[in-house]
Amino acid sequence: MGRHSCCDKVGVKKGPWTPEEDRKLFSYVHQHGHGSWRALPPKAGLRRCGKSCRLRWINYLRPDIKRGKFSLQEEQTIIQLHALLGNRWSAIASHLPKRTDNEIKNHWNTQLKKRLSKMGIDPATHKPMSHALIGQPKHLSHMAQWEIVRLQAEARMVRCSKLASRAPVSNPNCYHSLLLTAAAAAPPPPPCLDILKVWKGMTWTKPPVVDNNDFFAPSDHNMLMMMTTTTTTTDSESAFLNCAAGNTADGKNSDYYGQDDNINGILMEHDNSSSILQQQQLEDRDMITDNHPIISSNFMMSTSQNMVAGDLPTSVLCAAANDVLFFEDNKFNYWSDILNSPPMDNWPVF
DNA sequence: AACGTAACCAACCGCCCAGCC
DNA sequence: GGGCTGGGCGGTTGGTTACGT
Repeated sequence: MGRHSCCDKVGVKKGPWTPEEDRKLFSYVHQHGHGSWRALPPKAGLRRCGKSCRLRWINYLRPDIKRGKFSLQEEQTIIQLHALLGNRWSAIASHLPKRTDNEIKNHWNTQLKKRLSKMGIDPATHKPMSHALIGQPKHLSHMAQWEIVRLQAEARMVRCSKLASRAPVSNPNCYHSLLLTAAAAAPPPPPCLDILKVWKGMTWTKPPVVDNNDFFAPSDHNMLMMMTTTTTTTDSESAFLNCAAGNTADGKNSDYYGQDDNINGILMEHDNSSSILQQQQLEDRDMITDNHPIISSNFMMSTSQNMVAGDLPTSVLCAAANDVLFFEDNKFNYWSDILNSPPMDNWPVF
């Protein structure tokens, strides 16, 4: 009832964080843990409210944050999970290792939402808008055409990985069949009730409505080459490593920290002994996911399978089941369309 | 080169909820 | 049981950068 924000106090600083503030916060949390966020600022020598400190730590300073461009697999996961969970960014973020809910939310609002809209898909419902352009590719914008082609290729990757996970037989139509075999050889995830599992197991019945002749049609290989050129992430996207190296994809942040050797020093000296096992697991995962897009797709799915079941309320699972019914009935679901698109044999070479 | 616009993203705001007293 | 508090979350804002004219 008219409660004042914790940041309303006189003398509490707002606005962008300075490198010095970052350094103070990082060293304090690193040494003592955050404890009570409200009590932290005076102890750490900061004139910030606890909430601001918490946010800064969670969204920026935390050691296990990955920054830089989102990979195809990450974008796909976001879209899929958003279709099921809506704007529950923290829930979505829990399935994307090293990504914060804020970053995912920003990425959705600035990029993914627009892409879906351009394709005539309502980003809120993930269903075609009434004025959808799907099925009328001649009238689609250039960008929309590219986006559809990109998603189709992406979907083929998923489809290939699904096939590989069912039977460890190389599929000559898929890129990097050896990787698929490797993916299939990986230990299966433990059985669980999972919306993504439901998603994966959906029976797609809708034939493609897209007139392939109207589209650019690069080969899978070339498409993948193009996509990896434009959206691939690297092993060195950890914010801290990048800050130290000054070579992040996010030039702004790199420059920012590059101005403060103290920060870089702290980052490099960061003793991760307390979380070394977890860190190693994350790095091992990156070794796989960043280098092998198809394995990555499988990995993300199986990772999600391991993580989702425990924290989803029944209502969400019910909603997921309803979504399944919708997908089964709806002839114009965009993922269905994409996943069912036949391989194009007239892809131009770039 | 200067200006205007778009895109991006860090940070804030306010609400909600669980836990504590 | 009810009020208070801390923490978490989603929505929004505003500053900065990139791009176009």
